[in-house]
Amino acid sequence: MENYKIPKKSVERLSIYKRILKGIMDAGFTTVSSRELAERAGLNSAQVRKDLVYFGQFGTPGMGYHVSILHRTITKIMGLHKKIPVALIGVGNLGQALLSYQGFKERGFIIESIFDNDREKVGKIKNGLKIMDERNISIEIKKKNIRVGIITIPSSAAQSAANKLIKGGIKGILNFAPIELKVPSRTTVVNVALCEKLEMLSYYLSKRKLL
Amino acid sequence: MENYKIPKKSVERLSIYKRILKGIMDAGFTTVSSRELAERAGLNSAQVRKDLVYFGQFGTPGMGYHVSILHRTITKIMGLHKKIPVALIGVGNLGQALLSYQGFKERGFIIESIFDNDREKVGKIKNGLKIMDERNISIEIKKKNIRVGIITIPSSAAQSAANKLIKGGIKGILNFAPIELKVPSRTTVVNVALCEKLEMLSYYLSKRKLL
DNA sequence: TAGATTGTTAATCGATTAACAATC
DNA sequence: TAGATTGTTAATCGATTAACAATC
Repeated sequence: MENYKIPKKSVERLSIYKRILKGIMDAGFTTVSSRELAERAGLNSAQVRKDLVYFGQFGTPGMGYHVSILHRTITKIMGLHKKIPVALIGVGNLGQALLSYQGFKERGFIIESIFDNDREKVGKIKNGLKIMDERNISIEIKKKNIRVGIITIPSSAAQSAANKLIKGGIKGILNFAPIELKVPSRTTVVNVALCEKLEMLSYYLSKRKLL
Repeated sequence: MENYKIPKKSVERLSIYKRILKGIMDAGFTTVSSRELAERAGLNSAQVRKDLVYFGQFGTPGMGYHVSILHRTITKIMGLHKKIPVALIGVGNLGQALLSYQGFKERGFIIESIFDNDREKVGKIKNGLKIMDERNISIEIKKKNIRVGIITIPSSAAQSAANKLIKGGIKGILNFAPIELKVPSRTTVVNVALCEKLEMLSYYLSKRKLL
C-alpha cells in the first residue's frame, strides 16, 4: 500500500487492466491469471503482478485474481466510484465534443459549468448549460465547488484560463492545449497531446516511405 | 542517421522540440543551446543532445543549434512538410471536432473522405464533405489513394472499421477508440487514450484526497 | 497430494545523466 | 586565445523480466 513511489506507468496501466477486466467480467468469467491479463494487455505477466502489488495483494496463489473484485478495487483506487463535477473551458468544436462524450459521463465526470471568451457564444445554451464568460471562472467554480477543469481553448489563451481556474481553487486540469501550463505544485495537470500523436504517426509513416 | 533503434520517447520529444523551436524562432532568436531547449522542455541537456543526434548532427560546438534550420529539419524528418490525405471514420461529436480541428490542417493532414454507419447521417454534408457509408471505406480510400485513417467510433465498431481500412490499403491509423486494434505489422496504429488520461487525473486527485 | 499461480527477489535491459575531449 | 557548447563515453538510475519459494 506504499504510495509514494508508484511509477506513473503502473498507474497508466491500471486503467488498461480495468478495461480488460470489464471485458472478462462481461464474458462471464470469475477469475483471471496474471498471464491472461498480460496477454490481453500485450505485457509480461511479472509486470502485471508487480503493477498490482503496488496497490495491494489482490491475488490468490494457484487461482489468480477475482475478476469483479479486482475491477471494483481498481475503480475505487482510481477514485472512479463517485461523481466528479467538472468545468469546461472552451466551447469550440473539441469542447462541444467533450460535452457529449460518453466516456466522461461513464467515469463519473459531470460537466457542470462551461465557459468561453467569445462574446457571440456567451449566454447561449449547450447541452442544457449556459455558456458563461471566461472572466467569471474563479467566482463560478468557487461557488459550485468544482475541483476539476478541462481546457480546450487555443494555447495562447490556455495559461490565462488556467490561472483563473487556480484562483478559483481548482485541483486538477485536463489540458488539451499543446503547452506546458505553469501551475502551483498543489494542482495536478494531465496533458492530452493530440498534436504529438498525430506527428508521431506522420513520422512512422514517413520513415517507412509510406506518405 | 541510424533509424532502426531510435527510442519511441525520442520521437515523441522531437515533436516537443519542434514546438519550442517554433516559439524561439517567432521570438526572433537565431541560435539555441541544448541547455535552453532542455530548460523549456523540462529535460536534461544531455538528453536533448542525445535525442537530436539520433537524427543527425545539427549543432555547432560553442554555438548551439540554428533555430530555423533545426525546426525545418525536424519538420522534414517527421514528414510534416507535405500534405497527407486522410479518411475520417465516425462523424459523431469527436469526429466533427476533428473535422474542423486546426491542428490537423496546420500539420498538413487533410481530411478528404468521411464515413459513418448511421443511416441518418449518410448522405449529409459536413465541412463540404459528403458523409459516406462505412461499407464503402475500402473502395473509396483505394480510389482516392488515402493512406491515413482516423477512427472516432465506439470500441464495438472500431475493429470492423479498421479491417475495412486495411482492406483498402491504409498505412496508418490514429485510433481514438479505447481498444487495442489488431492490424498487420505493415500498418501503424497510434492510440489516443482519452479515457486513460481522464482516469489518471482522477487517480492523482483521489490519492491526495481532493475529490 | 499435484498443479497452478501468486508475490518477490535477483538479473537484465534500457534510458537518463554526468563528465569531458573535441571544436567552434 | 578563452569561453562556450557540442557529440559521445561511462556511470547511474529505474523499469522490465526471469526465476522461484510460498501457498492455494
